Amino acid sequence: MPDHTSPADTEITLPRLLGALSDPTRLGIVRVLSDGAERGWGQLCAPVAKSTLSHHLKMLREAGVTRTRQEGTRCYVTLRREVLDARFPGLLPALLSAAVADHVGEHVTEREAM
Amino acid sequence: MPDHTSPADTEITLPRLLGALSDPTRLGIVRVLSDGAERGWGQLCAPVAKSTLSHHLKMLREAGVTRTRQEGTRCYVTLRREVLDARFPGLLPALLSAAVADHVGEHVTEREAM
DNA sequence: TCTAATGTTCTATGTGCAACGAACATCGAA
DNA sequence: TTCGATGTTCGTTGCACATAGAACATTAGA
Repeated sequence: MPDHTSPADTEITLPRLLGALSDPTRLGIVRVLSDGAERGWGQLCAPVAKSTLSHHLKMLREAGVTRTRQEGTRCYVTLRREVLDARFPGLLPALLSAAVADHVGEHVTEREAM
Repeated sequence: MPDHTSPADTEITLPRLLGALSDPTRLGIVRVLSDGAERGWGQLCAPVAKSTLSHHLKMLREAGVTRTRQEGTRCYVTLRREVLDARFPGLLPALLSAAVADHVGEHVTEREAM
């Protein structure tokens, strides 16, 4: 039973957040999640080994960027938009716009759920 | 003759920028420089060894965050606000607000010039 | 109950970075 | 020219991370 706890809202620190988002693959994951909808682990399609993807999702979760929900053997990930917007107003939209404009994270795509 | 070249505007990448700003001391330096005015190297007062401060300024410079001008043996640093604002609209203001609200980088202060 | 699917964790490797002190290079001033 | 100030670079240390493969745990299904 893995510990999928996300930090409390006030425990999200700016340096940690920025560190989590300084990786292109993680920025790509955030881009996929940016519409607010939940995605299954398996829907996240990145050109890395699954152990590496698991690592990235852990980084994002522990930095407070995402929330992970477990259901059976499957995991579902969402962006913690409300929390991030409340704590760092304007930051996430600016980051997403910048990532899109700069083609950062485009190697992470979404696979259709089956 | 150290190479104080900053990257061309288009060579500034988002991941590198975020990596540069994921360190509290470097965020503090950016905060001090945030009014746009130039500061002398010696005016930047951070609780680290001078070799470490030099390292941080190099990171910021190579990520495209700052520009360093040399005059004799002295160096002067400025924030590249125009370039950053043009390339990543809204990002820098959001980051600065977040840093201020979160008390990140307050250990970096400004010493009076003599 | 056996099997396949789903993620996590473990182990290992290479890389990069924050930190320091010491040595160095450069330039201005005496 | 000698000295002091100013930063940079070098050598080192310790730690964190990106990456992969292999082993593992858990659960759904057959």
